[in-house]
Amino acid sequence: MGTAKHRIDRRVARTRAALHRALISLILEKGYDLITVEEICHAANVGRSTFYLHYTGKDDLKQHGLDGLRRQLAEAAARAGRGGTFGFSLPMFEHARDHIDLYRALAGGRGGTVALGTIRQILSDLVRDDLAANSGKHISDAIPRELVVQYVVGAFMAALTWWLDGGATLPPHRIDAMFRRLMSEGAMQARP
Amino acid sequence: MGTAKHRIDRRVARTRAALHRALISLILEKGYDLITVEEICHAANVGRSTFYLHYTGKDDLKQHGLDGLRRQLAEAAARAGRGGTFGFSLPMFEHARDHIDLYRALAGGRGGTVALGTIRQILSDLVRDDLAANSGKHISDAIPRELVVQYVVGAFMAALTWWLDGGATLPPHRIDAMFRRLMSEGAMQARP
DNA sequence: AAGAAGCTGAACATCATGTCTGATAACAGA
DNA sequence: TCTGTTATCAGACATGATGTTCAGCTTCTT
Repeated sequence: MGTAKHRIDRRVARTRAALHRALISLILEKGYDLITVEEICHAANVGRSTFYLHYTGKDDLKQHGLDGLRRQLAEAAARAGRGGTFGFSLPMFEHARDHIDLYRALAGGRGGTVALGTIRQILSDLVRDDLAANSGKHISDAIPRELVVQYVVGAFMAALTWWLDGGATLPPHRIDAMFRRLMSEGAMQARP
Repeated sequence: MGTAKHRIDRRVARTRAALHRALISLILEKGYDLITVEEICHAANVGRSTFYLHYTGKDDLKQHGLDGLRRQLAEAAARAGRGGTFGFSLPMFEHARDHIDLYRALAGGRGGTVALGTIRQILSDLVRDDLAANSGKHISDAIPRELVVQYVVGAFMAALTWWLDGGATLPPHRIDAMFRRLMSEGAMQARP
């Protein structure tokens, strides 16, 4: 039952893709809040009435875009099984580098906090599983596991954002090495 | 020159206070984005035209509220000189406990990311100074100082948010102890 | 080639925004 | 307490974005 409807009409695919592209480009240009549906349609060369045939509004369009990102991240995460504890970080940095403008729109300075919540949630699930799998090897007394999860994800998001806002000039493996060093040695302890 | 204008008219003070209170209460109720100026005025029992005599719009009202928060945090930070490296954390947790509903509106689940940017910026300045003061005692090779700043602040904000969303039941000194332990020992290293 | 499905532009009602008015009420200072 | 000043108010108005509808046209699929 319910297999994917025979296929997706080319016109539909083109329209939706154009709208998503327009949204990302506009976010980079002026920030999410100031964007209007009319502007999105103009940038995408799509009739305004057509927009409402696909999405209920600006937020709905954004949400569908985030669902796509979620799928991508889930795949990247699946490929990230290896890498030991907190092995998620390197694949995430690499994924960000491969979709740099998307990330800069969603998590960078201009894009503001459009997608940070979504990314944070995905990563939280990832880290939570990671900690559960390697449970014996970590802090277990007094510090709730969920706090550790949030701590790790918060620190990672900060590192990711810093990297993106700096132009992502460092190669992924370098920023990842720094992040992992901070994670393992602590921020105040480590000395040359 | 330019001393504080003789005084602030009581009516002005009352109106502005009422508007700020209404905004916070509405944020907790339905989230910042869905709030309308008219709703704020109704909740505050203030004429809509009066609103525009004081603020240019919803964002302006929010911004002035954040300026107030900024002042409070600056004071708390000044009192936080003691406490060794990263001594900012305990005063911040205590300040959050003392203004719990404000924080839950600005940084908690329902309030979303309304003020996270502002708080993050204030803390970043604080931590940056802290690191500069104790420069010799910390990581200096290979890891840019600004990355450390963002890492620390990101981790702290995550801990703060987790604490708030959990109802802030733990006393400040307990959550602070956990945070500092994660900071000093690292999240993957520390074992019982 | 024909029918189905998507796209379009235009018109429309609705709502929030921001500005302005003249009248009323509350204030500060003497 | 009295007086001049200043804030507040309700209401009207123009504007711009939203979301819906429709009839006609274009582009897909088979």
